[in-house]
Amino acid sequence: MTNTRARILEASTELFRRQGMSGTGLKQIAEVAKAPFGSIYHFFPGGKDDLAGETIRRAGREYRDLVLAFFAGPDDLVTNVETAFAAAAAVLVETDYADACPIATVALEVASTNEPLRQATAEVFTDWIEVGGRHLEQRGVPPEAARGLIIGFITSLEGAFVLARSRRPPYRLVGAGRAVPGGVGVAVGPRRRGCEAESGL
Amino acid sequence: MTNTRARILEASTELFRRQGMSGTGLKQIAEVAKAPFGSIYHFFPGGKDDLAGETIRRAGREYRDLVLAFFAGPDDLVTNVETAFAAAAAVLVETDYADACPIATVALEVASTNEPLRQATAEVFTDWIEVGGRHLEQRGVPPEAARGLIIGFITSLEGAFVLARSRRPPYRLVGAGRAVPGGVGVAVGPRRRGCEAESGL
DNA sequence: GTCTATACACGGATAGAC
DNA sequence: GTCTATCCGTGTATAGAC
Repeated sequence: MTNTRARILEASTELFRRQGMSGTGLKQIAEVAKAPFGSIYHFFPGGKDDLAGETIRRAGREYRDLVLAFFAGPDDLVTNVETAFAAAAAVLVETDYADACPIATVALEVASTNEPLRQATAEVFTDWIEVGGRHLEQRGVPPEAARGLIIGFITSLEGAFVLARSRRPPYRLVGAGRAVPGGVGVAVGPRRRGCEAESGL
Repeated sequence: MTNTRARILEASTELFRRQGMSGTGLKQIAEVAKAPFGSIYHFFPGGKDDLAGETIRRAGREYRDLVLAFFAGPDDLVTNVETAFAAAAAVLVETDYADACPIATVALEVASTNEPLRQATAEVFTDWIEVGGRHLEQRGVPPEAARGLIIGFITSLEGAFVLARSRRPPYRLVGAGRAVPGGVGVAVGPRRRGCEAESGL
């Protein structure tokens, strides 16, 4: 039997990702986590906001490692970026367009309503930019370009998730990755063209 | 005194945009709209979902017209796109990073939880793509390219909104527009470079 | 059509037995 | 540390006076 605290965080992560924070009740989290309701307040004395802060930070780290792992792939950078988008698209399809960015919905919900949690989401995005930028620099991209590219990558991914979760099949997620490898191509080497039509996603 | 129904829709639009749908109560909507609570059910017999559907469709049309108006500006397309991003950034700053896309938060909230409303958001995004694509075609962009460009434009805008509302000042919204006019430049004429540093936003 | 009062469920939070 | 019972506010929805 895994840790109760861990199960609670897994449940809140999954539910926040799919339903948002205000759309998810603590009772539902306890139910999904197969944990007694009181355990939530035992492990997260600050209540829902406490749990949400931890959820945002933990999910943010995990998703960063998951996505940035593609940047260390054996292929060239442009291919790596395309692979990352294709992988995100595959998860999306497998989960019926539910599992996209784990913090995006919450980030929009709290941006103007809950300052501590807004900061938590901001720290996650900033972390992605810093760590991702370092990855790109290690691949030979100049620092200033690396920062612009990783921001463009995250921007495209988040925007594509919004459209894809709403529109589903008509929208092709990989198409959104096109602008990013285009930019990578400019910074790193010759641009590859015609890479947007293949890939079933 | 304006129409009660109209005031209710204005209130729901503004509140959904800032807090999302599940974070907004009908009582709060009535309060902001300065309308009696019962009027909501008078004008929207289907309750919250009914009101939300109307809100999504109406806000979607208005925002489309607002944004696409920039595509008809007197300058070249690249400049027009940059101006659109700059205008969106200005509104964001003026409203303390609250007023971004009016349907994005709701779209993520309902994507996996409310199929009729998910479809309403999907229809809005599809409408933006179709109408926006036609605008670009009128400016001389070939049909296939126009579709890719307008999707890229919306994707970048939505992604930039997520990052900007969360991170605030550190993030420069106009930077996100770079990839889009880059693509426009490829499709339409010579690329302009070095356009990402100016503009205070 | 306008507005108030209220029903009923569910939200977050807490107390306290075990 | 686990689990149940319960408090109280708020949420959606409805009834019905005016």
